[in-house]
Amino acid sequence: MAQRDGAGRAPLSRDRVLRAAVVLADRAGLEALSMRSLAQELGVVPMALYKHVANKEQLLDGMVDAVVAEIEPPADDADWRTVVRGCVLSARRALLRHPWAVRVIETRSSPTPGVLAHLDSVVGTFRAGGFSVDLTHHVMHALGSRVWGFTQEVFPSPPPPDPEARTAALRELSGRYPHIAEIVLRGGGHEDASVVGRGCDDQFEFEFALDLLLDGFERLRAQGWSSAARSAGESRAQGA
Amino acid sequence: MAQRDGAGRAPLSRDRVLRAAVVLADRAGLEALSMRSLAQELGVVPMALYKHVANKEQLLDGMVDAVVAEIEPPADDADWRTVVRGCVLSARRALLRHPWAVRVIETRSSPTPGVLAHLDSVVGTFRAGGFSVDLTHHVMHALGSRVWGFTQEVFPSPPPPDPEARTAALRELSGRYPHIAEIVLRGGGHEDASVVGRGCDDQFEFEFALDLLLDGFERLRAQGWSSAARSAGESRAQGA
DNA sequence: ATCCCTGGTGTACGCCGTACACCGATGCGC
DNA sequence: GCGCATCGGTGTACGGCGTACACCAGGGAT
Repeated sequence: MAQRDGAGRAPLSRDRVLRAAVVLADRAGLEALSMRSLAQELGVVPMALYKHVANKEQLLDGMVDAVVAEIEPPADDADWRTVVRGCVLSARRALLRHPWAVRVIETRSSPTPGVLAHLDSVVGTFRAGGFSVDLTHHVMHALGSRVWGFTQEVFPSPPPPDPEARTAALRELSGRYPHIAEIVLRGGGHEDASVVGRGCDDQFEFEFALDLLLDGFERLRAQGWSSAARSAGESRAQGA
Repeated sequence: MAQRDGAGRAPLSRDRVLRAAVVLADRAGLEALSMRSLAQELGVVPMALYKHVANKEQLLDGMVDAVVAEIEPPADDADWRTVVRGCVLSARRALLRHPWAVRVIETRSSPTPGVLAHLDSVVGTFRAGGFSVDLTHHVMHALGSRVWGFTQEVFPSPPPPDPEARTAALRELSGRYPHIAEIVLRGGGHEDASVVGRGCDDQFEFEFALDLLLDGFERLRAQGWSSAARSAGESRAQGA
């Protein structure tokens, strides 16, 4: 805005563009974020942005990763429950700071690298806490089928049909996100997983989470739970 | 498409517009649904639609309610758990038939009447099953913080500041959705609810659901749960 | 016969994302 | 020092969007 017009403007960069986009969405809302408004914000002509992001979708991808990067990494020195709880609440705080983010995340057709990295670290925490690959898998779905808003599928819907391309994709996956790969490649679990990386039984995952909650509800009901005590699990006490 | 052009076209109506919109979104995807494409589908000029829906947002509202209307009403003759389970799974089936619907629901700024009616009937089931108003409230949040995608706030964010308008809104609410009203007006619960209908402590609701899940996870882990058995809760057995 | 009301039409505006041609500066091989 | 490619910003233009607004055909009430 107040910068000298003409030559004196700081040079654009993918990073500057992304940051400005996040700020603009925070301030004016997602619907006010257009390539044109963002360009104006940066004192630049709309088409200039396309030298730094391929298109608006990629801009949104970048914004998601910028938000996800704000999630504090797990502190590895506590039990799994404390660590996971901290991770989830940190994610929640990040998403509350950028209320547009969950909507954007949910419209991504496949998860961004930042999201994958975050999920991977949570998976790693469960594994280190003594969860089997199998249970970790379902538990991630239970958290994801909507406590978070993200999870769903790691592969952009179906994995590549070409077997060569698939093994390449898998190798890449296990290099970058070892814990996620472990789940994708799990030996046991769904006995019908004839094809490796075939995705999973969505209906099962949904009912798994649902029944977990229903079990919890019944327990609370049976013991006459009341929020006055402000303690959610029978054995948990939480501050605030 | 194939209908006689000119006079012989069946007359439009809000219902026909909504139905055509749902069909078009099912077939071509949400991003292919525009007022123009929908009008073409109906063999009509775009502006004709505006005689039946106020604008595109209201069109989307109507589509949501059309989908929600497909959810089977609870069968009242079973225990709460069976009924709720049936409701949620029926909702899920409806949403799977119309994959665009959850995205649309999540962009509504306040819940549509159909959504409210559905929630109200689920709340009623919990209440009839012996859940306190208080516990029902939290339990709905736990289900809603994201097992479903909807819930959040009943009032369009803050209730009207004018006290007269607010009591009118509340009277309307308890007439139409008595069970929801009961929760909004609950006496106990959050002791800081100095203003009636003030909304609720979102952070508390989130942690409530989170800890419920974490408790469940821990139980499963401790007992060496494996999906081979295909039974999610310790005490539940479910078909297929 | 008149009038108005309902519902479909036509035109037009301002926004959007972005393809494409262009152009000034910068840096590099000669 | 010079030609030239490369990179980052520009300007114009196109097709699509939602929708405001003026218009009009036909039918029912008066």
